[in-house]
Amino acid sequence: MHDIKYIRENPEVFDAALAKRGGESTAQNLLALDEQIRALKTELQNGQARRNEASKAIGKAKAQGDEEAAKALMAEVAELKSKMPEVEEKEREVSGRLQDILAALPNLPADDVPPGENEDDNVEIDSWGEPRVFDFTAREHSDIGPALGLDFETAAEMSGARFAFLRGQMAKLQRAIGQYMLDQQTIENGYQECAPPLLVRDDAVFGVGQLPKFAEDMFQTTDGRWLIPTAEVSLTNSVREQILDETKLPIRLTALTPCFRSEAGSAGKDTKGLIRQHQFEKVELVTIAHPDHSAQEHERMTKAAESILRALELPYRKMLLCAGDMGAAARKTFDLEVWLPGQNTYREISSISNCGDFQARRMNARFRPEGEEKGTRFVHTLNGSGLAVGRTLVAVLENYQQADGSVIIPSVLLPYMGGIETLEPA
RNA sequence: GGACAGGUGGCAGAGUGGUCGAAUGCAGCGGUCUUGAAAACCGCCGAGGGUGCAAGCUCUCCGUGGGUUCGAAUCCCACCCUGUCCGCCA
Repeated sequence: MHDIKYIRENPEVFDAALAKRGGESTAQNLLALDEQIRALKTELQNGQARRNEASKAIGKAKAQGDEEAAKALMAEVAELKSKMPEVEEKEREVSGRLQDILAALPNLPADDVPPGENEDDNVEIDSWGEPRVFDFTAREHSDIGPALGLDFETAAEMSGARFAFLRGQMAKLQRAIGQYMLDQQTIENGYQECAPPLLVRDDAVFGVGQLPKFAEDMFQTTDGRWLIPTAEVSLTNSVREQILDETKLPIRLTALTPCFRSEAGSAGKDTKGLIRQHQFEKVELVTIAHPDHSAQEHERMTKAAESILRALELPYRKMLLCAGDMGAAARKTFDLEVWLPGQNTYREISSISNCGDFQARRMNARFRPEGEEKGTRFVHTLNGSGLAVGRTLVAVLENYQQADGSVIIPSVLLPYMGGIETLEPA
């Protein structure tokens, strides 16, 4: 959500920033509405001021027993009130229009975000690890998996496409990955473990910017709630409508939850394997930050996500997303892409975004600055995957596969595997 | 799902038709006192908006949305939420 005051003062900057993401120039439209609203407000408020004044006078006149003066004033108020509803209605209508437009606009990209339209314009800024050299042809996880307990047919029978049924050692490995990540993020990286709701209301989804524009990517329950597409929704909304003490910042939260996505628009993409599922697990990181420190929190959170890949010894590269490839709420995003030898390519496994005050405005999440500064300020919100569990499972299967179809368990996961050191094909 | 009780400022908690944006307490901020701190005392202290160079003036907000009234935190209706008890249930 954008600040109309900011647009009023920086219309060119606003348009230029939106243009970077492919948006059309719109500041003049918004400001025309804004001007109209303010004129209507002033008119309305003058009427209200006079009404209030007269009502007080009526009270006084009645107290003094001056019925005639009271009657005259009441007639004036009645006259005034016959005109006010029209102005009021008009003001509400135009304000609503402006709000709807503002609510649908994406965040402005940060200055250091490269221009560009799609993923081809993303910039690699770092990479880690050497892709392993295989002395056999590396297979995709969807080829290796079935013999190890990754069962797509059974899931399809009961749920349709884009679901998986994990059995035995495969299910255990997924759990091990999730547990390990959660332990890392809580014990090593200082995030507080949370177990949030998976079903949320409209307001919560609007708060992170997923509504009103992206309803078709989510599942909705019969009573109108939404299944979270990511724990970002639940964790970020934990501070909605609050005025926090500055000393509480930053608030670092993490949760291991299932995520549900309908992804109506992605038909035909990644139909094979675990890469794109309607249901998957993810360890999410969220930070509620002081505006002055969100950029450094962004770096810190990215490192927290990277620490998992390094511990698992999975090669990856770090991408700075171009303006056109970012999510609507983000002002700057890093993607971590893990090396998948079976597919011979890097695939996104984590996306870490600084949303600035974009979500905070929508949620009305503020803090009270220390000292003499008056009023409140909006917090900054950040979120990132730390990491997506399903895709990590894919990466482990493909990177640790052996010629005989078995998969070696990365050493950091061994404590979670109950003695299993390799997944053996059935 | 049923019955009852509630939703008021950062928190606690008064307020049942008119000087109420709202007592009081806590927290916070400024000051007096003190070598310093504590205590005590004094003062300030809700959010958002309009207008104005500014001082200021003014509007809206007491869960949300409607309604009654010259005037609503206070009365009426609907909805949402919380608590307690009952029922059901992992």
